[in-house]
Amino acid sequence: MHECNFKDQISDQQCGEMINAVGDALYVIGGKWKLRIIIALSNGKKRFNELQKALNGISARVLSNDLKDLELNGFVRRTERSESSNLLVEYELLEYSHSLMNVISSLNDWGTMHKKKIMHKD
Amino acid sequence: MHECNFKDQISDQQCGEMINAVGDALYVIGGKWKLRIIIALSNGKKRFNELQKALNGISARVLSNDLKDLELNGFVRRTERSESSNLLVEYELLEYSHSLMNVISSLNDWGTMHKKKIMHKD
DNA sequence: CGGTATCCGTTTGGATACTG
DNA sequence: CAGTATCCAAACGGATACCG
Repeated sequence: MHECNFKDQISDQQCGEMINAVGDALYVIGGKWKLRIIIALSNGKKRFNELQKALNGISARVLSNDLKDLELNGFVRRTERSESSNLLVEYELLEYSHSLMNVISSLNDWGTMHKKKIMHKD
Repeated sequence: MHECNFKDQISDQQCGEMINAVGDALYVIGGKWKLRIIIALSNGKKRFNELQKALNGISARVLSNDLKDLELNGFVRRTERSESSNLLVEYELLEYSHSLMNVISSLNDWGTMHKKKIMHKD
């Protein structure tokens, strides 16, 4: 295990800009559940309880709050439909969620790799 | 603004695996400062106070805690040197931090893009 | 079903002071 | 300089109950 820089030629300024940009990103999509909610919606619209089940462990309160937040930021749309006299609500991704593709897949890759590494270590 | 799926052919199972993998990743490198500390070290070793200055706003307590955590997880090494009769401590990235390249650069790209979008909206 | 309201414990993180 | 100790406020998040 040896020391390592990402690149040898990053200036302090570029470095500061990266710190800020990553901070901006985390401010919007950080937190425990936001990205996972988006993933859970990535294979099609879901209803509230379906989402809660898919996410395995999130409380209704947190899911509700995060969905509102994701709606405000243009990631998700909430729709009410009435089907044979009862109301049903669906959530679906909007186009802007697509911009998170790379973020999500790099986190997916890294998480998978890291877990494998951890499990083989013990 | 229209509805959107990442891909039409993701199975519920694949979706669940992604949710878990991203959860694993966030468990280790989530939080407000961890990734930013790594970025701040990406252009070379830094001392404690240099790091704190580069991160603009982090408290000594949080920086200290996070650095310990990053050390435990093999991202960072702490070294003590003695130079002309006084002790100096340096932090530097280890090779494993390099595995976060894609995560960091995708967050950097997204954060930059998003900020631009937000600023032009108002 | 799709939430909201309330309560409360835990975690996070900033401020300040202090130490070797 | 490189932290640690203490205190405190705010955010996070789970449990439960409840509502239309």
